[in-house]
Amino acid sequence: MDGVVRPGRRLEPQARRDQILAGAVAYFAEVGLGGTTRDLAQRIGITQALLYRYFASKAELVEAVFERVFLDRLSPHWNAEIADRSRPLEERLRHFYRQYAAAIFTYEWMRIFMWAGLAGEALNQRYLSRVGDSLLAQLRDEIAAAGPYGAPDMEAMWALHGSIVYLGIRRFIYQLPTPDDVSPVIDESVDRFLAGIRRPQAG
Amino acid sequence: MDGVVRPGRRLEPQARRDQILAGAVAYFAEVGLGGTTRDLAQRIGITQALLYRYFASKAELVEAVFERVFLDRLSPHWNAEIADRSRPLEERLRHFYRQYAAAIFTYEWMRIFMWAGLAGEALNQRYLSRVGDSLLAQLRDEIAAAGPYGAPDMEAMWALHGSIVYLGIRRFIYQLPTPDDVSPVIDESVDRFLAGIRRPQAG
DNA sequence: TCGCTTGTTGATCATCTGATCACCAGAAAC
DNA sequence: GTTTCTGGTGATCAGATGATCAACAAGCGA
Repeated sequence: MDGVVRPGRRLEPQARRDQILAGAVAYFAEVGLGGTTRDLAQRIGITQALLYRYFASKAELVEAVFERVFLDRLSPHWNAEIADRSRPLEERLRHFYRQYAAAIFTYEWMRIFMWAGLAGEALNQRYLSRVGDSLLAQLRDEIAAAGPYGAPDMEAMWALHGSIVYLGIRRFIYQLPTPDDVSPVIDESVDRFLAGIRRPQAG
Repeated sequence: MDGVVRPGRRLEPQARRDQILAGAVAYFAEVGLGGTTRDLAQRIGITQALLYRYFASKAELVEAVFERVFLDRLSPHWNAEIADRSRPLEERLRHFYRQYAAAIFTYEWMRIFMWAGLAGEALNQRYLSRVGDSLLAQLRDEIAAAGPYGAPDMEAMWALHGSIVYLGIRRFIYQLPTPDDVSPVIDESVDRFLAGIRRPQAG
């Protein structure tokens, strides 16, 4: 029992702030950004007033939640790994999407991202623009350069992306049963995609 | 100007109820089910109290919104069309997903479905279970029976489904730019999927 | 043990929100 | 024009919610 402390227990400001933020991420992921400060405080095991010693307003707390959830979600290594032509394209694609899924297939990320998207948060659009302009565009270029495949357009890349992300949506948003291990499913989606754009073996 | 009436204007109960329901669908799609009855009433151009002449509570209004949005979204004809083996499989698949997209790619449906999903509504799960158990399973069987394709498992079918639905998610949830005409994009996703599971031409 | 610092609390405020009700007024019937 | 029915309104209530603040007490230093 780590997060549970008896009432009145004094914590170092940094520790308390972290505790609140972690609790807020879990709470808002579950009930949405419209969740109340009282419910959140009760779940953490502190009084509602204490929240306001560490965050000036609920909006600021939500902002901190976004920052923690969105920050460093896209690994800077991915671009280099995608472009590493010493490895077969198929392996790079599979590897990327296994990594990507490992990064975003969490209850907190998936749901807060979706809540924020519905709320019209600009962060979502910026994040997805980066996914498209940087990662997917690069994947497309690597596929085109690999030889045996016809050059896919961006909509094809988004379709591949969607086929994989939708697995996380089914699991964490709609809470439907999905395979415990997503790796083979992801590999098969990637393989099917590549097979689907393979050039006919003429000449 | 149809929906705009001057204050105090009397409407037939059915017309007023329809007006409120239509307004509620549009309003809740935009701001979520947590939207207030006052804002909704103001948008419709009536007083908040009037809502309660037609709906006993906000929960009942939301229920009516669900009913209107969810009802008859899955056409009963689709199953027969999918199974109509007098037409080529490829054409049936393309046709189905063009129809399906036409049915669900609306601002109201996409967003209310997602709000409801995040809120844990059982309707979503029932709807998606039907999509999987009835439509996707049948599509899978038809593909397997068609001959030139390897039998896809249900995860493969969900991947195809996701690759197409994600287009609507990008447009209506994240409000990112997407092609105006989705038909060619859908056709290409279907074609790519089938090409991806085509048996090697041996013997 | 005492005193000080400051993390924490309970009470409270203003506002928002769902819901109710007495009363008003549009329009059809005569 | 008058009456009658009922759709519509403004006022209001109770509870919820974000935010504030004076007072309390945990824990450290002397």
